[in-house]
Amino acid sequence: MYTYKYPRPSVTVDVVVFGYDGGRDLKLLLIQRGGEPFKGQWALPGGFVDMDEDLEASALRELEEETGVRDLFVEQLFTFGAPDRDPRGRVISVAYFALVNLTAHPAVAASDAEQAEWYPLHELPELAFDHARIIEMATNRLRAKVRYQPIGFELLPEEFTLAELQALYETVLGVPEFNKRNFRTRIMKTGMLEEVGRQKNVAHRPAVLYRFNEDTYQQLMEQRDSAVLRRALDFEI
Amino acid sequence: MYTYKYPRPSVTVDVVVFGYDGGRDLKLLLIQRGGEPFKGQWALPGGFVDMDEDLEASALRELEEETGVRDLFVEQLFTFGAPDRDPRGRVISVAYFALVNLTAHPAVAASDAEQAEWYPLHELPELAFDHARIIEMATNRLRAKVRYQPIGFELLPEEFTLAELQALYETVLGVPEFNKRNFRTRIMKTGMLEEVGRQKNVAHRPAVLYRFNEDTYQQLMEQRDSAVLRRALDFEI
DNA sequence: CCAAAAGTGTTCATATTACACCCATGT
DNA sequence: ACATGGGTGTAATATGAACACTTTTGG
Repeated sequence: MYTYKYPRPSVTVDVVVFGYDGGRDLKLLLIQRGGEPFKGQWALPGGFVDMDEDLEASALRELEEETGVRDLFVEQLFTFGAPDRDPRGRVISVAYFALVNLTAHPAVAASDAEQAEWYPLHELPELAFDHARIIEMATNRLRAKVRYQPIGFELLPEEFTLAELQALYETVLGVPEFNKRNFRTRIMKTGMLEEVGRQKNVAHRPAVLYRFNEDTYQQLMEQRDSAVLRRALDFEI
Repeated sequence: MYTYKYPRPSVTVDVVVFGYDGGRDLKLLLIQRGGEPFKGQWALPGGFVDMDEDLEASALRELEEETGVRDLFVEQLFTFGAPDRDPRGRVISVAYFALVNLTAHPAVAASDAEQAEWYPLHELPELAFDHARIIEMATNRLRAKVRYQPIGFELLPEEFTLAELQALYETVLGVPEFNKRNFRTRIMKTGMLEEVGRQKNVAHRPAVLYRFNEDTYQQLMEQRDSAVLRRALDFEI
């Protein structure tokens, strides 16, 4: 038992993990709750923060414990603290935002009584707590982010074609299709792509395979102010 | 006394308030701590979250209690939770980011033993806790924000000239001076400015005074995706 | 009529858009 | 040889940077 002079809230972390597998929809990693409240309902992976643990570490730990997913890009999203957001009492949740290439992280090892599953972003089940709101905010963040930071590195496999990269952008932004010629010109101008080979055994002209040049990529990520980058990613919608 | 089955962290809010008075530097609102730890040192206004109080409400309450400043634009910045960031034990702090027109909020009513003061952003004193880091992050946010959202509404007086608006942008971005002609063209293209009169009694051609058209402004703020806006504010540096 | 700051016209270079076309492969 | 994507060339238009100029006020 722990005793304090003033009342204290509980603090949890929740993680919104976006996965991409090349399709026309992003996927979201959800778990089915094994205990009350909201037992049996779907929710974001997450849990209580340990007392000697950094917040981000806590998010990564809970994610791995509940879903087996690890080694991925995360950043803090927002802290949700409405007094009535959890029926158990005052619970403040620090939400994280994560991106992962689904084909490289397909296995979803559920812990305990909980199930974990990838849901298409446009076919989500009813969600526990205020998790629908958290997901909404994460989706907005993703769409805003995609305009000033190249996100492909996290969502695509090592090697990919320009058509795949374009499909990713179209999927994230939810737009029909933009001009191939112009997409290519803009992306190539950033210098972040490196040619690594060609497709094999396809019934058409084989596409050039690219990988992200990590150095250039990191540089571009740091200097968000880079005009090159903004101009390259700032697609009309 | 309050007793819990598991240990819980304390949760605080801290507010980074940027003020602008037309000068060549932004100002930051700081308080001098009246109690331990860091007694006598300067810190961000803030304090413990009440159990039945929303986080943002808590930030606004603490700000007003400690500095008298109220009625201002705030948004959540980041949550700081390193286990050792506070010598009193585990304290997680939700930081807020605020903008205010200094000439309209000059009075700084200090509560209790605490002093409150506006410091030029480039002449800050030594700060308590990890507040220097919080301020650094807030400054980065401001500079990023200014590129996709018009921030003048919060920082300038009701009526202002284009030269004043330009000086604000130059101050926030910390650049020497950009081309007057082009600045004007870009800003006017957004349609968010409304002519309201002219300067009086100046020893030169009187400048047109503008105010923000609230409707257009709100619309632009919502649709951050607006190409008009991005192009208008995306200044080269 | 001068100083000071406001405000405008215009040129030139570059970027963006849009559309049509050619290319390489497996069957 | 043809279907299927992959991958260019390029003209018309829009945008942006730069610079010099005109305007309006008070003293």
